[in-house]
Amino acid sequence: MTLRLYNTLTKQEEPFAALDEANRRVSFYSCGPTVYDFAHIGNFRSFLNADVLRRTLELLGYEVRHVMNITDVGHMTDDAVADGSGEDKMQLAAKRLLEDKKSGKLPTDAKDIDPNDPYAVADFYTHAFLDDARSLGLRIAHEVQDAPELMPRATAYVPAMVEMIQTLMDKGHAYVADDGVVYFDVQSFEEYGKLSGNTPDRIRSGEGGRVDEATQAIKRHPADFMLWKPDPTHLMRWPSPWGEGYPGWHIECSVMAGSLLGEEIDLHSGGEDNIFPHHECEIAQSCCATGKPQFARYWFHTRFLIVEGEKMSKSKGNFFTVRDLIAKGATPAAIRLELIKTHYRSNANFTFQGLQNAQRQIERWAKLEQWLRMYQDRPLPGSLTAEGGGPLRMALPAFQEALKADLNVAGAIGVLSEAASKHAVGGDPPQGDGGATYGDELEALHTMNTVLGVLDLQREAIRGDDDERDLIEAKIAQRNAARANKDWTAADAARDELLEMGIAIKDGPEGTTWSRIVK
RNA sequence: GGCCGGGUACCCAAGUGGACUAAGGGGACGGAUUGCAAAUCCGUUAUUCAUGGGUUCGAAUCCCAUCCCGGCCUCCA
Repeated sequence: MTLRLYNTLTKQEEPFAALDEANRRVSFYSCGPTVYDFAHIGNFRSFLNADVLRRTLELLGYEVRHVMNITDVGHMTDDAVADGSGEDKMQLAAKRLLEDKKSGKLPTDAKDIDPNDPYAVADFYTHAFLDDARSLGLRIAHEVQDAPELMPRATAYVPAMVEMIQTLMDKGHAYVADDGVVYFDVQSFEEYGKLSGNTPDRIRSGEGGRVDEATQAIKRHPADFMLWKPDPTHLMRWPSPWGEGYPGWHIECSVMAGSLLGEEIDLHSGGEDNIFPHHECEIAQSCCATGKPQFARYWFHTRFLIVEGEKMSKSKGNFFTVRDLIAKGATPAAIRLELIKTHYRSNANFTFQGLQNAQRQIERWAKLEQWLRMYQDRPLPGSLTAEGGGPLRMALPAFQEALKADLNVAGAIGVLSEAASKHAVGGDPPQGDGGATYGDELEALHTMNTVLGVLDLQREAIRGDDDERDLIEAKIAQRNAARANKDWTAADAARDELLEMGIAIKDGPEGTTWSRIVK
């Protein structure tokens, strides 16, 4: 069976076949982050799902060329009004950075950036994003170190955007309106609305006072969207035949996907909010510019993340970035698992309980991994093997089948857990004389991990600074001294104090170890 | 108003016509272990799948209706 994926374009699950199926090569474009703030866990759920898809394709033997853009163009905070009002987002970010700088909230590595330089601001958040992405195991973020073209910055493609806009003008799909802005003419593209269901007719009928009337009067159709905005006052601006200004919000992806992956690509991913208008507009621009009937063949959209049952919002205090969670003691591996374990087409509920569950799950797998490695040369007993393989080895096909069924990660995790539970981890394992070894089991575990991607991530919470570490060690020593004297009251008091600090301890055969708990 | 996705145990979450008297994880409970804990190991924990109809030999799975939740239609992953 081949991979089956839900395609937003057709609104149904379809068997996946690459354009270049003969060479098993896949082109994949993911809408990446806007870099005027730290990305939050909702953003990362979308990026991580794209990563899981990519890893699944690789497990199935595809070679994936994955491109993820970095949106570093300022744009406006108010998109509804295309007349240029609203604040430049990069300007806003600069302001915020400046304030954070004053209040000392900024990380030390950001102390000397110039908030008035939009490129520096974008650069700062780009690096922050890449750090987070790498800590969460996004393959693309590692790959980009040797192949920078895989994560293109929008600002580097402005001339190509101008070129595409010119092509659209030449072909009669775009026009310059009375306000000097270049708009895409949605009525010139029959398929407009196919992805989102928002056809020009429906958009017109649903207009109802939501759009600025002055702008609407200028456009041929309310759904016509901006391609180029002449604006000599904009922070980031470039020359163009329509005056100095900046590009529209959708054109960058059409251009970068086209230049780096080709006019027709296999996969395109993003968050569900990208479906309209962003991806709808991309399709229109790309198809009209290239003249090809298709742009991306499969559209993959991740639904929104909610936090503790509520919509994520800054006012509710449930708005988290990766660094927020790490500061609270969460590990990157746990964050990754918590964000990928719910099916991408369901709203996922991020909870701290879930984060802890994920943490424990990973610890158990890590323990299994260590134990299998320790006995890797030992043959498995017949009681554990079927058709020559151990439980994990035999679970591999079911693991793959789960992923092939529209990326059923939770199902795949279930398969892994069930197989893992067949091993009595920790003790001296039973041994047989069969051909399969514990090392083969280890290999199977690693194969599954190529998709889950958690065993190779940081599994321990940040240890804190030296002072804190010394204090923790001192408390533990204090407690162990009390225990030696059978002074249980004092021992328990020390343990409670540590707990208060967010430190949990475990007494093992090799002494006492500690770890940070997520609060 | 239009268009999507969803409602499965205390929580998270698979399963989408027969092997379901419904995976897996967490929690809770009982046991082993421990000074007591934590961690670990063993066991128990949904005759039931939002509700009401229908189709079928057979439904959590298909159809209809109702209720509820989330998203998009406006910047957002």
